[in-house]
Order: sequence, then structure tokens, then C-alpha cells
Amino acid sequence: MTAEPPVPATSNTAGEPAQRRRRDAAETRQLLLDAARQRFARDGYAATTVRDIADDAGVNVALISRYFTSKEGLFEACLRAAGDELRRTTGQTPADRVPEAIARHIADLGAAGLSSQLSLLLRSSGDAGADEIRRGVLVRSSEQLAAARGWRPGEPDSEQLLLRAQMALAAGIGVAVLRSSIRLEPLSSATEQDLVGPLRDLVDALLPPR
Amino acid sequence: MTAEPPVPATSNTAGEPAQRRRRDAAETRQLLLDAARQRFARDGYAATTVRDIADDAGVNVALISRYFTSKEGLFEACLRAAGDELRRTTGQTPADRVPEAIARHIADLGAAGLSSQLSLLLRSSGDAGADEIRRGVLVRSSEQLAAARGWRPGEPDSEQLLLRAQMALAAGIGVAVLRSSIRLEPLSSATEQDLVGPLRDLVDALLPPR
Amino acid sequence: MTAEPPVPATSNTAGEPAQRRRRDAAETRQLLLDAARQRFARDGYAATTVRDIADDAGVNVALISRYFTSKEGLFEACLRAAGDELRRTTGQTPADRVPEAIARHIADLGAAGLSSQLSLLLRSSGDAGADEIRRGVLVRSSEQLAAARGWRPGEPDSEQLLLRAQMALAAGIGVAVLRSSIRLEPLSSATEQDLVGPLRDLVDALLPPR
Amino acid sequence: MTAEPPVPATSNTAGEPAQRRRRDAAETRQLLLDAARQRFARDGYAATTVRDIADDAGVNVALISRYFTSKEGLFEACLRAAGDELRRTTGQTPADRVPEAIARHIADLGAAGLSSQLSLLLRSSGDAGADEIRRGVLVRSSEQLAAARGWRPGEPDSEQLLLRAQMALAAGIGVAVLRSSIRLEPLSSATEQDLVGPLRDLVDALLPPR
DNA sequence: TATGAATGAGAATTCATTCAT
DNA sequence: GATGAATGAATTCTCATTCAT
Repeated sequence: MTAEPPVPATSNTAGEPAQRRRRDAAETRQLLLDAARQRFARDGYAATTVRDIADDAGVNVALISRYFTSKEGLFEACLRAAGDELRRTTGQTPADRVPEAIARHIADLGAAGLSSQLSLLLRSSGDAGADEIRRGVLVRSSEQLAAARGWRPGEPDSEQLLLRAQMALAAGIGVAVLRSSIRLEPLSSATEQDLVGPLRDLVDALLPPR
Repeated sequence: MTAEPPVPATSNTAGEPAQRRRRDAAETRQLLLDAARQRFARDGYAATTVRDIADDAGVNVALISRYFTSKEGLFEACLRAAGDELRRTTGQTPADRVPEAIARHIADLGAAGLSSQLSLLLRSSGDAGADEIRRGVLVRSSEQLAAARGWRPGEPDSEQLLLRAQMALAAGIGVAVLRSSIRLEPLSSATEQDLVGPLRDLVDALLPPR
Repeated sequence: MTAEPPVPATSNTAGEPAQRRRRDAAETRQLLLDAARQRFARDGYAATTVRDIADDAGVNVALISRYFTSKEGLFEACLRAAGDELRRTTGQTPADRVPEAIARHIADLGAAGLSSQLSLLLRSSGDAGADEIRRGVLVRSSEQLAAARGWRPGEPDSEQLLLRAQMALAAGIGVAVLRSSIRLEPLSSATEQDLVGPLRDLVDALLPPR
Repeated sequence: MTAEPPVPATSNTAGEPAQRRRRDAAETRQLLLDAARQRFARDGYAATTVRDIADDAGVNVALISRYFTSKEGLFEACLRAAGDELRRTTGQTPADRVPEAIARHIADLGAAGLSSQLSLLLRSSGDAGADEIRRGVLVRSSEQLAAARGWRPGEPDSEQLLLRAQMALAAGIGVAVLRSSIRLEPLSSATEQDLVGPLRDLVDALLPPR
């Protein structure tokens, strides 16, 4: 519906005949990846057709097979990308700025779609490979989150802290989904400013700063 | 093929002959509803086939059309049932027992599947009718949750409080999904005892008891 | 092209509205099997589409999946049927009538399609399961053929005799294909009468009667 | 991807630098032709993809279009080549050596693939042009075979003799296919020595030397 | 009421072929 | 001459739904 129209790399200022055929493999791949991430996050795996994705990206359907082997392969690539993005947020943030970082992540509903990256992590394709990737991403992120608040593997109460970190992650993801997929009001139209306070309370309550 | 139908929720108290139960419209309906709720919650709407559901319920596929008109109709019925259940939890609970109630709800991974009721609320069918029902359920639940902590429509800061209630709800749903669908460890095997403490911290932080 | 029009079981004498829906599972299965055998024999596995077969049979495509799981499954069922038919010819024939039996088999270009059964044995689907079935059919048939001329497993010259039986079988199949698929003239329009003499010479030369 | 191209049929006598061979239209053409003949003979027309052939030949797919216009065109070229080869065998052989020539032809399972040339003649592409070529090849070959045993067009019994020649040809082709495509044992691992005796019996029985 | 046969729409994937470089 | 990106036309299979019994 509100799909971003495919913007050709070469700016198409004049009213030239809508030249298809970009002939840039890397860019085509990325266009597909972006379109897929949004569709998968918004509609779920099964409800998304490869044709939807290809149309959003403005490229031919067959290129999905070419670049990602299959719909599954494309989904896994999306998960990996979302994992990288999430790791960047939870990993490179000083302990006391974590809530802000999460808030920023959640709030970003833009085309870049950090929020949709989060929602994506709840979507299942039924494929074992994808499930494994997703669990890996979530485990690593929750460990980074816990580590930011003093968690060390093997220590006493280590398990407890990790559990709380996973709940904080779950909360963040839940908020992202209710905002971007379900569009629950007033949550859906809350700004980053609106979110950061409650999120700070939430994170600090689960993972008290030392 | 003729998979043994799962024992219906309503306990079969009387000493009736073991395999009666045929030709009972109400029971058939309930069997389908129970099977559908679990499938939809676990696998999502699009990934669930009506044949899966009918097989789980031990009844013929065509009866789904008969009793619920369509797959959409069955899904909406599931949402309504989940809404009723959720309303019972968030509505009939005194303010200071809300975290315990949520914890109980989330922890219940049994066949009855309170946890799956929560997960269900994140599942989308792409159908506008179902979306509306879901939003209704979530809005009402968050309002009840907020009301338990003193929210009244129209008052100053009313919006703020509702937003926080929705975030608490989102957190609960997020935890339910990570437990039941994603099976993230150690969250997935945490007991109700393990969950209630962190959840109390979380809810109290978002919605401070007055 | 020259596909036998699907004859409904219930004779359709009057000009009734071309009633689809036969509702007879066994018959539907057989209709598909017959249509498939002819198509596969004539055009080969890969060149035959399931839609062709279903149209020839006058039934819906989806029923191929229902009754035979897949195109592969249907092909294997055809091979098995061809094997049964062939075994009947080479197995239940007294030694000195073998050439006549083969001639009759090859000559039968009718709808029943004994000739197409033979051609089928040369068609490959690329599927390992089908290849195994085919080899089994051919081995058994050549053993029966050899046995009719005195072959016994393990005896001296046993291998030699089996080899000759396989060559006789190969000759029969080759003739069937050149007649029915390639339509090479004058071979293609030769009658059973025309074929039986040369075939007798051929078989007797390879497998001298004792 | 860049699979080592099979050594071209034409022996590379001179001591040229090992990996020249790029940019030689004639050689590229031949590489494609050799690869195609083997694939088509082994897997059939429809089951063979142009990409398979190009990969086997170690050249780019698009060159098939360039040199042979289309997949059909390549197939027809293969048929023509097989016809030339076959004509050489059946045409330039004195009457009493025909069985040996056929045996040699059938026995040759090497990369050059005389046997695969024979199998190829049974493969159909569904294209009328190819069918015509194939029939032409087979008719001419059977006429040559018959002529070696005294056949002259128009003479009495001329038709009879031609029919018998076609059956001998069919037998040869049948044996080739059962050996190379079906891999029926013990026929498949029989040597030229094993084959020549039975083949002599077969040919002499069908086409008695005068 | 219940069942299984039948159907048509739609989805993923493969593939020959055409272009732009 | 050669390459690899792109395309559109199939093709197989799945699935919700409808009918006849």
C-alpha cells in the first residue's frame, strides 16, 4: 500500500521512458533486501509473496531466486541484516544510554526501518534454518544487553540477569510490533520523546544500573 | 489420517460410553476453536492450513466452513475468545495483583494455552475485520490495565498513562511470544515463579502504584 | 492432439449440460493413469505437463496431487502398471509363442496402448525412484523371457543367455518406440501380421528354441 | 561455475600454450555441440537445460543463442551430426561386416560417444523440424542398411526388406539406450566382444546375407 | 450432521532468451 | 567475442472452498 516507489539509482529527472534494467547487481540485491524486510516485518513471512517484494523493489521476481536462492534464503538474509543492526545498537552503547538507544531503534519508523527490523525478529517462516538464525540473534543481543549492566557468564545470579535482559528485549520488540504492525493508538503515533521516558523506567527496573 | 482427536477442554465427567461425542454441533465447534487457537498462535495465520486445524480437532475440514463460514471467520472467533480471556485477567484483578495475574497468564504454556492466547494477538491475517477486532481487544485491555492503576479517560496525563499501560501490555505479549513461539532460552523454560518478580518490577516501573 | 476424449462412465446419451464431477475416486484415478501413460510414452516425462494429463483425462489438475502425490508419483505408478502388463506378456506365454506375444504387444497401438507401455520403459524422469522401478521391471521381464528359453540362474552360460534376452527385449522396445513415438515409415504402419515373421526370426536367432 | 571444459574431440596436437582456446568461434561451437549431444542423449531434450550444456562446455550460456539461434537449433545440429556419424557406419561398411560395425557403434560408451549418438535418435524435442530431421536420418540409415543386404527401391519385396532393416536399426538403438541411459545390467557392462556375436545372429536373422 | 471428491485461484520456482557492457 | 544481468512465460504444487452423497 504505502510502498516506497522504487527510486532508480540514476536520478530520473526528465520524463524519460521509465527505463527499467538497472544492471547493478549489488544495488538490485539491496533493493530486494530492503523491500523484503519491510514486507516480512509488516505482513509476516507466509502472507508475503515474492511478487510483492519484487514489485516493491521494482525488479523482476526471478532475481530473488538468482540472488537469494529462494524465499527462505531471502528471509534468512533479512534476519541476518536485522541481527547486525540490533547488535550495533545493543553492543556499542554505554550502559547508561541503553534505554535511549532502544527508544531510538523502536521509534524509527522510517524507510530505513529500524523498527521493522525488530518486528522481523518475531516473524517465523517455519524453516528450521531461519529459526536458528533468529535465536542466535536474540541470544547474542540479550547477552550484550545484560553485559552492559554487569552480566558475566557463569557468575552467581548470571542466569537471573540474562532472563531479565531477555524480558527487556521482549518488551522492546513487543512495543515495536504494536507500533508498526498492529498500529495500536496512542502507542503507534508516540514519538521518540514520548517513548524514551517509559523505556528508561522499564529498562532500569529490569536491569538496575550498578 | 484419523488422528485421535485431542480431549476436549470441557471435562467429560459423566460415565457416558467412551466414543459418543459424534453429532454434537457445540462440541465440534469448540474442538475447532481450540485447535485453531493453538495453531494460529504458534504458526501464524497464513502458515496454518484449515486442514491442519481440522486434523488436530479430529473433524472434517468442511465443517470449518459450516461453523465459521471461512478461515477468516474462524480466526476472528479465536481473537474474540482470546479477548474475553485477556479481559478476564486484566479486568477482574485488583490493582496490586496485576503483575501476578500477567505472570500467570504468560506462564501458562499448557494445552489450555493462556500464553498462546497472548501470542495470538500479534498474529495478523491481513483481513481488515480481524485487525479491527484485535485492536479493540488490545485497546480495551490496556485501558483496563491503566484503570487498575488509576487512569480515567480525559484526565490530565491520561494519555501518558495509557501509553505506559500499552507498553506494559506489549512487554507481556513480547515475553509470551519469545517463550512460546520463538522458544528463546532461558526465558522459555522459566517458571511462573521466575517470571513474577521481574514482571512486578516492570509493571510497577511503568505504572507506579499510587 | 489425437487424445481420446474423456468418456464419462455414465453414458451421456442426451444433450445434457456436460456434467463435470464424476465423484468416483477409483475411476478418476484410472482416467489419470491412462492419460498419463500415453502422454509420458509419447512425449517423454519432462515434455509432458500435468495440465496436459489432467485435460486429457477430463479432470482437475489438483487431483493428480491428491491421488499420486506428485508428477513423479504418477510417473512411477505408470511404470508399475507397464511392468505388470509386460510381465503378463513375457511371463504367461509358452516358450514357442513368445515372438507372437511380443508382436501382439508391439502392434497394439490402440487406446489401451500396450505399445505405449513399452515405449514408456525408455522414458526417464531423472528421479532415482522411478529409475529403480524401471530397472526392476526390465530385469524381471528379461529373466522371464530368458527362462522361457531355458535360462536358469547360476547355470553355465546363464549370463550369456540373459544378455541375449535383454537384447531381444531391447529390440522389441526399440521397435515400439520407432513405431509409436518416432512414427518411422514403413515400420509405423506395419500390421501385427507384418511384424510377427521378422520378430520370430529375431527372437529365435537370439534365443534359439531348444 | 567455471567448470574445466572437457577436452575437445579434435586432438590438440601442437604444443601450444595450454590455455589458449579462448576467442575461437569454431572451437566454441564444437564444444557446445559435444556437450549438448551427450546431455540430450543421456537426459532427453526437455530435461536438459541450456545452462547445463554451457557449463559442461565451459562457455557462457548466451553463446548458444549466438551460434545455434536457440535450444531447438542446437538440438537439430546434434541430430544432424549424429546422422552423419551413423551414415558413415551403415554406409561405408561392406555387407558382411555390418553387425561388427553396429556392435562397435553401440559398444562405444566413451566421451566421443558413438553410443550416445544412437540414443539421441530416440529423443524428441516436440519440435516438428527436429522430428523431420530425425526421420530423415533414420530412413536414410535403414535404406543404407537394407542396401548392404541387396535392397533396391521399387523391387518386389523391397518394402519387406526395408521393414526388416528398420527393425534391425531399432534393435541397435534399443540396445544402445538400455546400455547408456537405463544402465540395465548385465547389458550395460557387456563389452564389444560380448555384443558382436548376438548382434551378428540378430542382423543375419533379419537380413539374411545373400 | 458429516464426509470425501472436486475445483479454481494463486504461489514459488525454473528456464530460455534478450540486452547492455 | 564474451559476459552476466534482467525478463516473461511457463510449470508444479498447495489450499480454501464448494458440492454431492
